Amino acid sequence: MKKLTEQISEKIKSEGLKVTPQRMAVLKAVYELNNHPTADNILAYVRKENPNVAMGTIYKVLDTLIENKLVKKVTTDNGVMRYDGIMENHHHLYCVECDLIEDYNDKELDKLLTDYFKKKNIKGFKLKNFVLQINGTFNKC
Amino acid sequence: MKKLTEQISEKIKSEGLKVTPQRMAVLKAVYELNNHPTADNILAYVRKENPNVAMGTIYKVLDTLIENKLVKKVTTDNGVMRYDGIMENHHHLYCVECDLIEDYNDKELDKLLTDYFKKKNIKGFKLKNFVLQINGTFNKC
DNA sequence: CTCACTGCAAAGGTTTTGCAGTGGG
DNA sequence: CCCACTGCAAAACCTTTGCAGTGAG
Repeated sequence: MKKLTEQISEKIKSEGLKVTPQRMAVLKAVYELNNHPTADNILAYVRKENPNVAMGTIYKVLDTLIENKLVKKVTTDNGVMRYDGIMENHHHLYCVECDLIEDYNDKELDKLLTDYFKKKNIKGFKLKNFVLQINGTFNKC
Repeated sequence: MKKLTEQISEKIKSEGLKVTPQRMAVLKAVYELNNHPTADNILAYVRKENPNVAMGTIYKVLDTLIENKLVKKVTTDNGVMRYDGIMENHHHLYCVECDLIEDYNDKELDKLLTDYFKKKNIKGFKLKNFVLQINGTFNKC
């Protein structure tokens, strides 16, 4: 079992990107803060080990990671962007009360939707992927 | 068949809101610009007939309309908020290329998902509603 | 007269950009 | 030595807020 940092550097390298401490740190932050952090959350996390990283750098690094499909953007109703390191298609539970986003995975649901779109062709539209936004409240709220 | 302006003023009144020219104009804009306009789009549209409306007013009016369930927010990947005047639950086709959002309605899909959630209880979570974000490209892009 | 609503301008927060500096290859 | 990457600061952008003014009831 490889260490996380090693896995991370391999992922970055595998996209043909230069492995830098900032990229390592940002991707590590996205993985470890695994609750769909904001850019600000990531900055704070990264600075714990690397105090002189700039906000601009976080955004630039996130952009390159997104371009290279190592990270995804997640939008929320309040307009603040959040980031997700899980690239497999999955759905999200949004808490209306506390802004928490939790992953939701269910094979049955995926099959249901995939089958639906397989037989249903949306005219004039080429489907790429879909995400179900499931809104509600967590009991703990 | 009633005129649109009349319908609009009735909707506003039915929520117990004072009917003002700005509210009329904003709600009319959302309905007529029916492609999920941004606040800016709405401002431009409203100003064609009502040149001295301020951006701040647009946002304030939108907020009250949202609170009173006459309008919904729609988020996009680029972080700019868009607004939707169709309150019935429905899904959205997002164009990755051109930022166009189109409504997508399908009874079968709704039934599929409603049935799914009826039998599947997500533990620790109280479901309110769900929206399917369907990403892809329109052929015209 | 009162109170909610508006217009304006300023502030706030998030994200982007420009540029000089730097460090690895 | 070069070039991509970084840090910093300023700018751009969208949205919210404060306040004085206004107008309908």
